[in-house]
Amino acid sequence: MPELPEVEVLVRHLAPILPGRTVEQISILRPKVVYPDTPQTLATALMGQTFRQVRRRAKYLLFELSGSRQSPTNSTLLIGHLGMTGRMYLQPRDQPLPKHTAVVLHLGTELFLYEDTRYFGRLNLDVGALQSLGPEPLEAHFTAETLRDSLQRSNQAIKIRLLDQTVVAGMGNIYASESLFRAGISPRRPARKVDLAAAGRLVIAIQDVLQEAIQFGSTVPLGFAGTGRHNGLFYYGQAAGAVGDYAERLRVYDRAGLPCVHCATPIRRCVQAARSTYWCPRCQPR
DNA sequence: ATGGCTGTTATCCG
DNA sequence: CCGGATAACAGCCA
Repeated sequence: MPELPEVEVLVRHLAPILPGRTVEQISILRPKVVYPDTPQTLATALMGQTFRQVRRRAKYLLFELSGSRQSPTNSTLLIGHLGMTGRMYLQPRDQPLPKHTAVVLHLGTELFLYEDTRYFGRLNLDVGALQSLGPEPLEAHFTAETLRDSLQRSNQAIKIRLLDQTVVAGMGNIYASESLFRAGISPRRPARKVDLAAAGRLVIAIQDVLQEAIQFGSTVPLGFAGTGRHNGLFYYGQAAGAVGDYAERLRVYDRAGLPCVHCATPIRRCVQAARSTYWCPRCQPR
């Protein structure tokens, strides 16, 4: 479920309920998800530690834990990434574990579960991945100038550049197409041809798209039941009580051949860097 | 039923 | 250095 908005919604869900809980036992069912840590080092680092804070950076979840006396010298940063299909949530201790459970943190009467059908995600202590992240798109330092500067020396298509986490931290495949549509920029335009004015429109479009997705996600009850495209929580969710259909909020993504919501021209699909891109050839000229 | 597709990213190769 | 291809894995869909 993971682009920046989905991670943000999850962080907001966990931030009020995780702090204060203490790790009493750890089960690592899929060792690859803790790489480059080993199950032993991760277990040793977390055992007896208490959750203090939950934050987000790009698509990463940051869990701060510390010993019972909350001394800063005794603190641990646990880092999570959901990959393509990861989920993290609390469940009662006596309920059966889902099929693709990767890690379980035992927290008294509840379990903190990391479940991931494709096992592309991570839960570990490796801060290395955070080092090369670019600007947070929803913060003030993400401006037309900074975006243009990071695009200026590349011949690559703008859509591909947007997926680079050093350019926009947290951007993903769906919202890259959506942002370009709202900014009226073709995904195939060479990055170096995005001038300051276009970069400015793109900054606004990115912020609007991400904020709206966060807002919508906040209205969806976090029920985590079901799998697949039509039951998944965030992308195509029709979760009980959800306000509206998520797919309706996407103006171009997965809409190949359907009429553009602005001009009725059929939406096109192409493949860039092995990822699907969707755009309106009329509203998004090169 | 087989092949193509999927929200991510690390790594390899030219 | 840059950019494209591939791999990691499981499931859904035509």
